[in-house]
Amino acid sequence: MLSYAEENYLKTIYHLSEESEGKVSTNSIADRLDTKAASVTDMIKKLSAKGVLSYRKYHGVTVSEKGRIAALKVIRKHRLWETFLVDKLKFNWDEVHEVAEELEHINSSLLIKRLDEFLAYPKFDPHGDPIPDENGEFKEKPQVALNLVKIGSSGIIVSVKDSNNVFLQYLDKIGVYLGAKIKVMDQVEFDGSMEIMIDGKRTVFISKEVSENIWITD
Amino acid sequence: MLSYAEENYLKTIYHLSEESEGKVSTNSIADRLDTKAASVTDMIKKLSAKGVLSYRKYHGVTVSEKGRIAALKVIRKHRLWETFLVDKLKFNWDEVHEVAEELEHINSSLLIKRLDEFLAYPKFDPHGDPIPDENGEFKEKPQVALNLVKIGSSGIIVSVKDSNNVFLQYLDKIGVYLGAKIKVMDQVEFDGSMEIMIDGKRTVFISKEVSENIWITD
DNA sequence: ATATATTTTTAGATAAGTCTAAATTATCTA
DNA sequence: TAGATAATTTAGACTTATCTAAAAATATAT
Repeated sequence: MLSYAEENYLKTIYHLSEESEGKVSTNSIADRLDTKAASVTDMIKKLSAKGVLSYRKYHGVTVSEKGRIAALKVIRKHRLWETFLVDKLKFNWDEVHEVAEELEHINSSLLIKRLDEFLAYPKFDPHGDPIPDENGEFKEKPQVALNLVKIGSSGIIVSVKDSNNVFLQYLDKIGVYLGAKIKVMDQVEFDGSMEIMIDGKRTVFISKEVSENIWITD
Repeated sequence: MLSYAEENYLKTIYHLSEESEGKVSTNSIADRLDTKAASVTDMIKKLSAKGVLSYRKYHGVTVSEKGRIAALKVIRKHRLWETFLVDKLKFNWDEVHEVAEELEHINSSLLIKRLDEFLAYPKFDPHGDPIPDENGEFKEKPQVALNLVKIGSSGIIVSVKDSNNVFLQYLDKIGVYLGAKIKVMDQVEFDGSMEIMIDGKRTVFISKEVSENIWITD
């Protein structure tokens, strides 16, 4: 049984280990959780004692199989709740993250089973991230970041990789949404910014930073 | 801003003050929360410092107006979630209490506003208890405990006053549910037990303890 | 009305989670 | 590869919420 704080650490460490393929450093965890390295050291000791992380002093942590299962349970809950908020309660995609951060810690397997059923077993959340099933299994849609796409090619937006309110509100403003058809019109070599056409209707310029966070069908 | 634990204390103290009309003793709070009197003393000091209780040493506490508002917010959330679980997720009425105890502490006014809307502004929860509106206002249905009803009279069950699983499962078993028509057939003076007819179909014997917790239209 | 019983509070301890400051280890660079 | 810099850990302190045991106040009963 993991506490609220332990679940948050584990989930974050799992995400970091997916991003960076391997060991996760104390400081990267502290940065992501907006806490201090000393607190992280304390917590990773506890989590490795519980068998969800493996830890070698001064060399960061990796997530164990047991930890992966536990992390995916929390992520499953988070993404199901986000889907509920958008599909049933008419939240915008930029309004769901904070609330889902709280809801993900509610402990009831019946609740999650029934919620999943109520939502008709969704496979992706409102940002296009896959929702693990009760066994922690899921599949990503084949996808590629927009900044890696050649000029002239097009695809459908299948996910956005940053759930920050400001980013999502910006996407709303320029008319980018999951399912939109994107064609890359031009890319500036100097700064990596690009011009894209949305749904064949309108073109907008986006920075490299933005294009890295928009992923389209491969 | 109240913490999780503070919200639980305040809600419980509010319920106790409603039951007993007035001052609430340290021990009654400890009993209800399954904690120790010393812990309660600590907490009521904190809560009176925050202005939600008024406290005189050795003489128990009363809930202030500010406290009443805060308590009713938690109760509103609890009862809306219970309604959601039963109406949308097909929980039985004996399965909702524990989960709602967790969900009631989720902090998002948008969430509660939208949940209320989604449930079509319910006025009563699955046990017949009234759901306060966003201003903390609500009205009880005119109702009376079954044990106080005269032999021969009848009414509709409008609420059950105990949310304990075992009690609710017992009611299921004998066919008692909110909205059922009850006629009091007989009452035994010796122990207060009674024979009731349910929906004009079937009669059952119930103890005084049970009849005190079933309330019908006045 | 006084002794006894009950209730409540205080004092001091514990656990979880966090912090700052200092010490230690690892990594980078010249 | 040695010294400087960066990352990490340790030590000690704080807060919240809890507990036990003892002290103090209130209530009860003869």
